[in-house]
Amino acid sequence: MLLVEDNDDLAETIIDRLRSEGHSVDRERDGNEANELLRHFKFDIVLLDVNLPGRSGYEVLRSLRSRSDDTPVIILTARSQIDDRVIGLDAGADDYMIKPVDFRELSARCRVLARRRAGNASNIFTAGALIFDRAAKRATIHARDAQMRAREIQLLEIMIDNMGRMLTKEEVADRLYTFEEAPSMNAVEQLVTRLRRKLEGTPLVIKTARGLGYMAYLSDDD
Amino acid sequence: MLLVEDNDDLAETIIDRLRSEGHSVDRERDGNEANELLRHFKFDIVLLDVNLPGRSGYEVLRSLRSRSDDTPVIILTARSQIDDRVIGLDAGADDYMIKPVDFRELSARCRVLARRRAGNASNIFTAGALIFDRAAKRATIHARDAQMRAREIQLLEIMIDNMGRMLTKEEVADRLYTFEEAPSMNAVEQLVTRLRRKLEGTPLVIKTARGLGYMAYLSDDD
DNA sequence: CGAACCCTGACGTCAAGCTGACAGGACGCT
DNA sequence: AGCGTCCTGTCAGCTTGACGTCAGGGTTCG
Repeated sequence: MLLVEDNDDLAETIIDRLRSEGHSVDRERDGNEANELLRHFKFDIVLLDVNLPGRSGYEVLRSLRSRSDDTPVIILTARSQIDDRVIGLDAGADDYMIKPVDFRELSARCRVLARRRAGNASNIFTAGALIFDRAAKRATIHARDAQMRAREIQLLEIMIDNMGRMLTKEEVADRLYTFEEAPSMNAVEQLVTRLRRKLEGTPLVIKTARGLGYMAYLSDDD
Repeated sequence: MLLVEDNDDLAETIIDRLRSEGHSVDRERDGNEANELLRHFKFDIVLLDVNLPGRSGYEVLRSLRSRSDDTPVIILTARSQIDDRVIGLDAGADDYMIKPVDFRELSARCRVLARRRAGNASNIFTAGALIFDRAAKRATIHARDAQMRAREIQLLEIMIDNMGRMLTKEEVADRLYTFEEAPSMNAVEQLVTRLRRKLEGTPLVIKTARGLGYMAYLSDDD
């Protein structure tokens, strides 16, 4: 998630809260920076304050939508600017919240958006004999359940989401584990080994590049 | 990059992390030492803790800027010292991060800074058949993966960032290796050879000027 | 023509990564 | 609670490939 908010106290509180719910939250203060970040990184949800240094939340939002980026955006607006919500929704916001923020409401809305998004995005990934159903968290090979473990499913999803891109072991670990868990890098290697074994007979391959990381791609031969 | 941080645990974690992402990181514990180092050596990015033995990160930063050195600096500050942030930004920091540090955030910000510094709007470099994706650490030639090794990627990035500019072998080595590593200059030559081979059929050429160094440029003929 | 400089094929080294074995702990089922 | 099962992280030993070193030859100067 990305939080764009220039008030530090509020930002910290929200971040603490969301992190404690298991979200991974990035934060930006400045409208221009946020815009830049959004041009180069993908987030699941964006929480966007309206009043920002640099450029306003609306401008950031418009710019985002003009790139036909459909990342869910929740506008945060002060009570005094309540009419702005219309503008916000016009500009393509998915939801809005009035400050001071009720956290339970916030996390509820995040959940709704996350679910809606999960419903919209094509949930099924297919590659040769492999079928991966994100929603059901289930992988099928040659129409038989691949019997993947929770961690293997997680890794598979990560690799599919980043096909053709290099992921360092650390990036993978970040997505698999919380900060407190932080197991050894060997755990990732072990996991890759196990997943690879289950992916045999499938065009999906996880390649390792020494010193760089892992990359998933589709092999030509089948 | 230079990391100035007195907490050994945190420092090690950050260094491991950044190195594994292909950065070359030096580390300093003491404010005065750091200041000395910064007066004599140039870094691409400086990560600067505020609380330091010797002199504070704030003073180091002030001193740096007073020499009109515009090296990007990211301030690392503890949550309890959040007021330092304002001071730090006033003194010319380019960004700040609150400990404990989120690594994805850190590397994202480093990338943003590096990009801004290079005056490069995009993370993607294109030249004829060559496509280089900085974030993915991946080079593609004629739509096929160029199979570059970690070091080759590093060198390629360095040469692209400094296209049209002469780099001595020493400058290249400084960016590739830490002080402790410091291999022979021959390693650089060898690396250049290997990269050149992989860049064949590409307009990007690394020219050597005897006694001066290397320079990357785009050849006219295709 | 000599000397400094650079290129590059061959090679060895060493760390990164792989994997079989094991163990702790979570979870479910009485 | 007590017990068994299975998941998954750790460890250790091994394999492999990336990359630095070496040495011999080429190139460009004065």
